[in-house]
Amino acid sequence: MRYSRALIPSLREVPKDAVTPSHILLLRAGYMRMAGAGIYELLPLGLRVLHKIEAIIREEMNAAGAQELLMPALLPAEYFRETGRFDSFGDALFRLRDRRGNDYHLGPTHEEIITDLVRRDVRSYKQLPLNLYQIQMKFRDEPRPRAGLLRGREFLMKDAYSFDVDEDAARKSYEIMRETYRRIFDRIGLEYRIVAADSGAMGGSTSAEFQVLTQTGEDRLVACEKCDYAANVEVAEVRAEAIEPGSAPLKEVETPDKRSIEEVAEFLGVKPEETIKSLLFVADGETVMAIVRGDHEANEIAIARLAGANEIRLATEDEITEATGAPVGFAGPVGFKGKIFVDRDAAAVKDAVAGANQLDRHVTGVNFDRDYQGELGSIRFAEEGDGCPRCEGTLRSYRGIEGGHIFILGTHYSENMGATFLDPDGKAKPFVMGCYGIGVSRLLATAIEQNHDEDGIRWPVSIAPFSIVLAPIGKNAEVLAAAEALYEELVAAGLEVLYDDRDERPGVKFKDADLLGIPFRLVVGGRGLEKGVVEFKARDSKETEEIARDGIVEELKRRIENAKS
RNA sequence: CGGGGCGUAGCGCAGUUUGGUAGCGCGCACGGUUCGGGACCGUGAGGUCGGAGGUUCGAAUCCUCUCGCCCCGACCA
Repeated sequence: MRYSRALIPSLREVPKDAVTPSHILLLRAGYMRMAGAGIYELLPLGLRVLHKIEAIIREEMNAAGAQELLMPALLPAEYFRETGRFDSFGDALFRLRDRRGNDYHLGPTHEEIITDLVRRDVRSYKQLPLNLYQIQMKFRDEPRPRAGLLRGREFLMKDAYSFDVDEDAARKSYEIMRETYRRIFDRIGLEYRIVAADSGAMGGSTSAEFQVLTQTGEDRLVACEKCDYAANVEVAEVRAEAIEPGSAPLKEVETPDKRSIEEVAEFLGVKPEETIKSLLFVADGETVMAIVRGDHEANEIAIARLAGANEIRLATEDEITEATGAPVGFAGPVGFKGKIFVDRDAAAVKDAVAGANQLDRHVTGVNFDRDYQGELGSIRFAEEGDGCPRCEGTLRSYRGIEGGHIFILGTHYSENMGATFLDPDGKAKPFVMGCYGIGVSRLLATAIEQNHDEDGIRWPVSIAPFSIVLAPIGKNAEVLAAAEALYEELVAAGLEVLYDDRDERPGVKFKDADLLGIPFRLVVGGRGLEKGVVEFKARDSKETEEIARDGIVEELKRRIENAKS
């Protein structure tokens, strides 16, 4: 591609509305433009990268035996009505109506549509397993689109759906997808962790997120330094400490107007981790107490799970007073009448300090089992420095962006929609399904989050829009002719070259080359020409080197291949 | 949805407090000098000041309503 003919509207200044690195750089380097909140136009450069990512995904999905198809983006409401999601999806659904007054919506995901297709056209166990996927725009009216392509209202997604005869077979399909995803993320060149996550309302016991590690991610993760354990903090387990009773007697103490853990700990001269925090929640209408160690953060989702509750929220001040007989800040488990859920690490605190359920009073010498009882569980967020639940290692915390999510759906959709096949005995059975998503446009931005510096983007070679940027320096006719000839030769050899034939000063060309993030730069100049060499520089290196003009094509191909692995 | 911020030329901004009919830098076009890390000089094109209504002799500026965008939070198969 000749730069002089390309639409690459790079910006010298940072667009005001962009904050996140990928958002800033995609705009600045001329890869995309905004059309509305969470809606973007991909320019030629951006589309080239997207196509690279898609190609890798297609190759690996096809190699795994999945078949590509294309479902509609505009969907009649009847499909989502069948499973109740036309209503339950709520405001996130873009709804519309046709001229006859029928309801439609734009597809935010396609479980129902694919399930309908399969129930109509797949009838026998002999046709299974089946894995169908598409790469298509998804539409979700996000409550808050943000960070450019990282969370848009329209985004490109690869979604695959597997259909199997039973749970075992479904698990095999799931494992194949897990390995396929590993290859895809490896080939794109992303640093990621496969983490356990909350399956959400979709149900299904087995699920894993492919979290790309970044500074700016929306998700908080912990991963073990030693083994490959990794999890979203929402569901992360930690190595529990042994519970041994302490020996101090239970004793009430005055704590005038000391309510927070910090205040109480300071006042009594103890560390926050020597106290226990008593929080009151309303779980499915019942007021319950949750106990975590003073320095820990309670995890509502985990508490709800332990309590077996569908809905949970913090209790109001009035509810706290009613349940404990004391104002906020003095709740404690000793003598509490309702249900108590206790985090294992809180139970392990010997001779702890806790609220006394009386104004301006706490109790010391509190020990689990001896002084209070409750259901034990893991109900706090994991933190940096916690012990790994699987090995002797220590957990470290990260921020991540969810690039992919795989899970076994079971028969939720097939049963609700009556999607069945006949087994060898002629019996109708529901398909056991799995679904597997990759945020394709999100990955484009994620790759930048992980690969950039103060000068611009640093694309992994595998998804760079061009692998080489070729720039002649000066106006010398011989130099221009030599660069032109080299360009033709490289293109003929199948290399993807951005030829900077613009009548610009060297500094401008270099700055743009860095900003666009092309992995390799070739500079043709008068001096090198006489010596029969061309200047070579990698985007991620400060050094330039000279490589011989003769045999340059093979040399470049070799370097590009090396950089991919 | 709650809190905060912002809409003035393609991009970044000043001008708004104290009304007087719009300006700077970059970019763009043309001419000239330059040419290895975003050159310099000159000339020029380009703006319904987000929109509607109101106050006023006069509104980018004051008032009312409204639309849009960004950030934090809530939410997020």
